[in-house]
Amino acid sequence: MPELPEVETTKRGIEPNIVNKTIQHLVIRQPKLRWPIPDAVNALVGQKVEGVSRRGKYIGVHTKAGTLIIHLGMSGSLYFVDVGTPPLFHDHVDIELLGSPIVMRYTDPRRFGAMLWQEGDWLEHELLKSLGPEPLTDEFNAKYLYERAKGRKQAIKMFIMDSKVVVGVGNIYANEALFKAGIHPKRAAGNISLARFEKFVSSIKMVLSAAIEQGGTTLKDFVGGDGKPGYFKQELAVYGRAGKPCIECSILLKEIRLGQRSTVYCNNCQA
DNA sequence: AGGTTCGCCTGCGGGC
DNA sequence: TGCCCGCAGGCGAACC
Repeated sequence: MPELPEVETTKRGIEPNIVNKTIQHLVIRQPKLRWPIPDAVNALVGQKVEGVSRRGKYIGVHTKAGTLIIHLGMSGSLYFVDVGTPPLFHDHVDIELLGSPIVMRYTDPRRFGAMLWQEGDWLEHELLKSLGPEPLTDEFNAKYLYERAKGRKQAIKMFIMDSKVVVGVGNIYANEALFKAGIHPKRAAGNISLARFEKFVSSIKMVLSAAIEQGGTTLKDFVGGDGKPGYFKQELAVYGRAGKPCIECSILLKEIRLGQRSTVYCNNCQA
């Protein structure tokens, strides 16, 4: 499932292949994604791509007419194929570029992803306008989290995965960052000291930026590949390791469900 | 308003 | 081998 590093890698991968290119044709084979793809996206045809950006796990493809907003959901990916390559069953959208021998293709088996349209400032889109800060900016810091968490009884893991608090911290990295910071996933968000938030914030920034850095090394295979950066080689200390020994203290890692999501932690190292 | 649960989907792994 | 079942998972919607 694409987490923020995968989305950033995808953004960097498609950018050089579509910026300054004119969209010649749009083929929508399956409009039923998480929401139906709006007819308005057809405004893309004839438009030149002026830039690509990312906000949280949303990718924006900007033109003068408006922005195509893409979310990869859990199983979506963008990749490039030669013009004329027959689509596979889950290849829902093709974006053909004028004078380009390759086509940008959106594939998404589970269709949890989305393709939306926004005119003007794309950040004003309903789904984007109340998102929290980007995790790798200075705006996301311990003081911000501490203030935001005041009085909240919600488990810290759920709190940090709330996109209104901060974007881009998905299940895998929430588990990893909590372990790195030594914070128990069920601890009430409002019951964490500023000092512990300092450690938590730097853990989050560390795991995310390390993953993005590694994602960059897969970019050379982006065109012609399946577009999936895949799981980064970054060693995961807890996620997917329930029942295995903690890498720090060797006691067996526990697994619980928190907000219906798999949560793995060390009962000894995290309090 | 804070907090929890639901549901969209398909692939995959376990059980038989 | 093949079938069935249950589950995973981002995240907005709906509910409490």
